[in-house]
Amino acid sequence: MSNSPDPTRRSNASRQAILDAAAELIAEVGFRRLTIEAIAVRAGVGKQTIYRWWPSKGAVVFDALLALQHDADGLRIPESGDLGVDLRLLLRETAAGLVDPHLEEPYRAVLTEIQHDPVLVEELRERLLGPLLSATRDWIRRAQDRCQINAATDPAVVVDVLYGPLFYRWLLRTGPLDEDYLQALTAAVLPVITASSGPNPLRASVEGSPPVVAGIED
Amino acid sequence: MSNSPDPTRRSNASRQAILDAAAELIAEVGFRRLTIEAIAVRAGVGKQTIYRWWPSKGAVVFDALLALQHDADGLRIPESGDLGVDLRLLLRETAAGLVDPHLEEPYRAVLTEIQHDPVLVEELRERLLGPLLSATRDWIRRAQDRCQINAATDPAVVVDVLYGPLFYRWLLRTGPLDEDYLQALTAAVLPVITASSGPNPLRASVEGSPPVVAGIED
DNA sequence: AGGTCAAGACGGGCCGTCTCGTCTCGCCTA
DNA sequence: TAGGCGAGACGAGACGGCCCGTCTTGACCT
Repeated sequence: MSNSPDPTRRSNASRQAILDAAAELIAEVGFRRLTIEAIAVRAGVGKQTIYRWWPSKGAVVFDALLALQHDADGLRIPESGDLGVDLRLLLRETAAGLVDPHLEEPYRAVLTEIQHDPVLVEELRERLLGPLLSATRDWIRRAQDRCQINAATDPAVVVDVLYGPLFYRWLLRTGPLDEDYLQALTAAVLPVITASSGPNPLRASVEGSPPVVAGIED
Repeated sequence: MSNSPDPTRRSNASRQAILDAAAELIAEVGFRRLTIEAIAVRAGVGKQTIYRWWPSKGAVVFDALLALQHDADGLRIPESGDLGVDLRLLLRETAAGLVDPHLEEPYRAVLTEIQHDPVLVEELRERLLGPLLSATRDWIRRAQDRCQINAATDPAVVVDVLYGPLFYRWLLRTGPLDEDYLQALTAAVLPVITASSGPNPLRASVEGSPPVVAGIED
């Protein structure tokens, strides 16, 4: 009847071996041909140990992805004060993650899986997207306070305008995310978000006015 | 050694039955649980007839999607001359397709599959994305000719800025594509597009900022 | 003693291929 | 013009194989 296992007795060695094996295998054969059985064998682990702690193959890969990118860095948003410079750095850093040889496949796998797996959606929302997006929104709000971004625009919408084009091109595979593109994109997006001409309204004047379209809550 | 079947002898009735069955089943059980066998049974068709004409489950769904949306409409881009009105209509029509009960699942399935299936990428590029994007680029060029969109920006980049935020929100499931959002997005994006309105003090401070083309502003 | 562990057996579902007999064509000959 | 012939697509479904997710066993570790 004990439906949920006891986390305090969990073998950390097995957990790490599973994540490592998953990361290796997805790089070797891709997500489609990745199997739980292969992960278990590679990790020297019983299948049950995987099924005990993860609800799906996608969840394993998601944890493997988190471990990988946590090794790499930890989400820092540049803030020099020069919006053009900061924006270019932000987009470049984001794009770098999307095309990183170790990260690209897991990223695609996770974004693929959330299209059909509501549980994973919530996982992604809380542990990856949430922190990232709320940090980005804070960054945007500070730029709005400096009157560098139109204060009348909902930060959540600005986020979409910033990241959207990048992910669109990457997911639909309509073109490369090279330096030229990032340059052109920065130049195109900058005026969109830049505070429009004339005096900018103080943030106080719009505080709480734009009903934020329900999204990820921070 | 005859590797490829003869298209002239293909049964159109079977083809249509397969596409219909695929469309029905994906709506009933989703793409993950959709099987070739089930499609064959529902369509009253031998499995071999499916494998003979389609290379993968994703390809079947892609054709079913094309049939569905061809029934619905045929990509018309509004062009009243008023950029704000046209833009809002374009975004609204695009969003309508993404949330249409009959189309959403197939759309997600196809965009999911292209992450792992190079053959389907090419198929999508040629038969869905290609026509759509080239039509959009033409629309953008005409607006640039009317000095309504900054002529210095690559139309392909403008496409990304227009469609990107929409797809980003839809694929990452960070919020609904409701009327409020489309309104806010249009308001945020329009300024780019519009070749710069009056003087913007910030723009001078940004190195490499886009050359401003004097435009017609409302 | 109770719970996790590695190892692997187990039934089941779907894969992609194949085999079978039928049906529809286009072609050849009388 | 009629009739026979071969090629190939067709419906149906058998087949081996892979992987699924569960279950069993005995060792190990608190």
